[in-house]
Parts: sequence; structure tokens; C-alpha cells
Amino acid sequence: MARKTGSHSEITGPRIREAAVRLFARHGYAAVSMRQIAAAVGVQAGALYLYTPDKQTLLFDLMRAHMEDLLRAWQAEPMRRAPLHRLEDFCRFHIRYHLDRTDGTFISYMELRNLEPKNFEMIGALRRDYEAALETILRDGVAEGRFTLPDTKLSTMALIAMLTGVNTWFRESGRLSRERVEQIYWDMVRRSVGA
Amino acid sequence: MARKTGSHSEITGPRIREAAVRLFARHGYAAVSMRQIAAAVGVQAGALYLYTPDKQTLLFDLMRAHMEDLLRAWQAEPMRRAPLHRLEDFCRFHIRYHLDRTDGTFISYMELRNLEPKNFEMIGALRRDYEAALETILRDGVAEGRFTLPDTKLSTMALIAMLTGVNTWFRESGRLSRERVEQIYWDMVRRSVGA
DNA sequence: GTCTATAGAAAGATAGAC
DNA sequence: GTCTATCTTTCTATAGAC
Repeated sequence: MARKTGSHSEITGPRIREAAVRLFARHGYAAVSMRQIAAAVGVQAGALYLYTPDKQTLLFDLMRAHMEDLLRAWQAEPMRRAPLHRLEDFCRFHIRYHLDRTDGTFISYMELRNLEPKNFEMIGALRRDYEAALETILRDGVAEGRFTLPDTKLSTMALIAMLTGVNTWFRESGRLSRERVEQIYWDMVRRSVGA
Repeated sequence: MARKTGSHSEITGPRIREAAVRLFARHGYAAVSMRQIAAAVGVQAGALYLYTPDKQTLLFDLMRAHMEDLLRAWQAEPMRRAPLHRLEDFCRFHIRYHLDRTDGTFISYMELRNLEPKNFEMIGALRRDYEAALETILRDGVAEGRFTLPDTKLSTMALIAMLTGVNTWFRESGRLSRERVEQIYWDMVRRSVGA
């Protein structure tokens, strides 16, 4: 398996994506240059174009990967039957997953406006799929008389905003443990739906 | 009141700020050039520098104005005594105010990372002042035995995130009226604090 | 697969005429 | 107060050597 000197295709690709996620999250897509990403990886700017046709595609691929991973991870969770249990699972899953991917989450919320229209629409569709997962739980709960919600669509948006907000303030070294944070958010969510 | 041809200081300043708010909200600070702002106002790029020393200061001034207006507007609201009433007033005020200033709100949340450290700290302090207004209400409510919240700081962040999220989906032409949206959010908030 | 070098466009900011 | 013109830097993306 001899390989030419300086040939690192299997590791450079992932490293470019990791560096781009971190830098885009920290400074914003428009504020980060291809040179900065290359420098973080340890290659020259031109080498990036072996892995992405352009900067816009790099952003889009990162956002799509984030959303697809999120959907896959939720679908892989064991699914309990009762709406109240499913709502609890969703809350805890959402908090855990997003705290584990702060940079990817940040980009997926902040950089939508930097996507070209076609790419914007594709990411929007993935996001709506995820929101639909929560709304289905809420609708089932209302149908079974467990939740009291006059508008499940509004409540879906309200709850996702509340839960995702954990990323703006939570620090691993802070006062509250993850488990405690999960528990308190879940208590608020449970009460907010009238359960 | 004769005035030299092409002299419009009283109106150009505000128009620059309005155009900058709109463009920064739409495309992001880093993605908007001074030339674009100038074009939106109908002047040449160089003329902008009569009104701001540089682009960073323009962003900072917009964000500071947004936060100071927000704080002033809340302080100008009549203050009822009971924590439950004050919480309702805060919720309705927050939703109304932010729906009236979608662009300014967007910038104040999204462009923090584009502020230089000193400016970042100043905007952060204003934001913490606003959060403290809500947390005081929650603490008073807990102290009087009206609310059940194990951590008022966490709940403050959770509620503000939930309420501000209205900006991401609400459309004036949509299914729900502002009054209806206010009411449903308030119902969820009321129940979430255990009142 | 990565490098150096660079083409070509666009950015922030300033100088001086009017 | 605004414009034209421009300085200087930086950007994305590509070409060709190794």
C-alpha cells in the first residue's frame, strides 16, 4: 500500500470539515476565509479545492450532514408508546445531542441566510422533518387527552426554541450538571404542555 | 434655512442606520459591504464615513441602540405588583417588542460574534440587564410561593429563548394573529413556571 | 495530493475636488 | 455633505510544477 509523499486523502477531508465547522461557528461563514481553514488544517488554500468545489458547497455539506445525523440519531432512539414518555425522550435527546454538537448546531441555525436558495430549501426541508417528529408527539398527546395545547405547530416551535437555547448558556464547567439541566428543562416542558 | 445642494445630514444618518439594520439582518454583517449599504441609501461608499468611523462601530452602535431601546421600553411599562401579573406583562411585552423589531432582534442575537471584545462585553452587559428583569420576577414569584422553579437562572434563559423564537416563524400574513400568539405563549409560560 | 504563484474581483478606508 | 478616484489588502478560485 505504498503511497506518494504528501498524500493524505483519508485524513485531510475530515480535518477540513472539522476545522470549517469550528471556524464557521466561531466567526461566521462570511467572516472565515478559505486560507484560514487551510491554515487550521495545515495545508495551502488551493489544496481545499480537492475536497470541495467551492466554499458554498462546503457550508451546505456541513449543514446537511448535521441535520441528517440529527434525524438519524433520533430515529435510532428506542420509541416508547405513551406521548408523555415520547415527549420526555425527545426533550432529553434534543438537549443531549445539541450539547454534544455545539458548533454544528450553531451553524445550522445561524448560517441559513448564507445558503443559496436551492441549498436553503433543502436544509429547510430537513429541519421541517425534525420539527414534524416533535409535532407528531404533541398531536398524539392532544388526541389522547394527555396534553392541553391549542396549537401544536406553535408549541413545536416554542419548545424547540426553548430547548435549543441551552446551547447559548450551558458550560460544562458551570454550576449545573447535564443531568440536572435535562431534568429541569423536562419539568418545564412537561408542565407547559399541560401534562 | 438655506442649505447647500446635496447636504442632507439630518436624513442621511438615520437612513444609513435603517439600511444597515436591514442588510445586516438579511445577509449578515460580514457578508454586507459598505458599498451595498451606500447603494441602498443612494450615496457613494465614501459618504458613509461621515456618519461612522468604521464598519465595526456602525454594527456596535446599532446593537447598543437596540438593547438600550429594549431596556427603556420595558422600564416604561406600568409595573403591576403580583409576580404572576408581572410575568404576563413581561411575556406579552417581549413578544410584541420583538415582533416589531425583527431585524434589530436578529442582529442582536446573530452578530455578537462579529463584535470586537470590548464591544462584545458592553452588549453582553446590556443583555444581562434585560435577563435580570425577568429573573427578578421569577425569584419574587418563587419567594412568594407562586412559582415552582428549582433554578430561576436556567428558567430565565429557557423562557427568553422560547419567547424570542417567535421571530423565527411568525408571519403577519399567517394563520395566527399576534394577540392569539401572545395568548398561547403566555399560557405555556404560565404553566411552565408552575403557576 | 499538495505546493507555489497568480489571475481577477471586491473589500475597507482615505484624499482631494466641488 | 457628497462625489470621484484610488491605495492597500484580502478574497475565491485556478494553473501548472513536483
